[in-house]
Amino acid sequence: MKTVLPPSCPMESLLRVITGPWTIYILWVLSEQGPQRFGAIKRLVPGISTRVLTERLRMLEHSGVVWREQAMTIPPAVTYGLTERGAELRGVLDKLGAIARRWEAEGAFAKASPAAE
Amino acid sequence: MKTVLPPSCPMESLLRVITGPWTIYILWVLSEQGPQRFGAIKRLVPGISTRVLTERLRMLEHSGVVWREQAMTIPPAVTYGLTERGAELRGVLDKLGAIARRWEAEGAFAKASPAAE
DNA sequence: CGGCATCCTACGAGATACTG
DNA sequence: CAGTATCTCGTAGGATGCCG
Repeated sequence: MKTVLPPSCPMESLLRVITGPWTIYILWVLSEQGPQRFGAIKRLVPGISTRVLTERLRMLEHSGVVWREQAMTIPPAVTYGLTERGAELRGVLDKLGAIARRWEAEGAFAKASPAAE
Repeated sequence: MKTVLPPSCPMESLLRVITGPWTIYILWVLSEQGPQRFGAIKRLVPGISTRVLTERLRMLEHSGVVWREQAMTIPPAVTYGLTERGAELRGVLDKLGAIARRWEAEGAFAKASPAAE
């Protein structure tokens, strides 16, 4: 997604937060599996790169959706989890998910299969 | 937004639909101002290019969120409006918007003012 | 008026290697 | 283990010009 819109709408900001390609998966993992360590999240969200995972977690942390707990031990152990905001978000996302499932069943996202159809 | 995730989650698809930079503004316009013609939307969403507007409208139409009515007159007149799905979506988006406003008031999206803080 | 086709650019993100 | 730094590349998107 580009960065085009200056001041307008708080929804823009929110959508930006939850919209990155992997974001909802991260939230889903933290929501279903509970707080996880960095490496665990990385394993639970297969295919994501450390760079992006870090970036996403930072953004989520910055907007107060996840918390971050760093143990300053020598192999560092960092744990992430959902905050209240994260939980709040989850409620709406669940609703969105319900709609998404229904629409999908209705073929709303049929990708215009080139050959078939 | 990138195209990374293959089959997983219908939410991905939905988020893809509502997530493009201008999409929610388009939906907002159609929701608040009622059905509009192409040029009107373009005027009501300042800064959007025809390319992107067309693209977004196509996507929204394809997933059944907006309808499209084309009058085959000589200066063609094309009108777009929200479908039932669009209205349905609006309900959830309103909830999301409410959250967004509250979070913003709480400073969730404070862009890390480089100097301040 | 509506909307393609084209060109061009810039950011987002993958991969890899390195550090505390 | 948990990141950061760097490089590259793909693609979404802005601008423009043309056509029905």
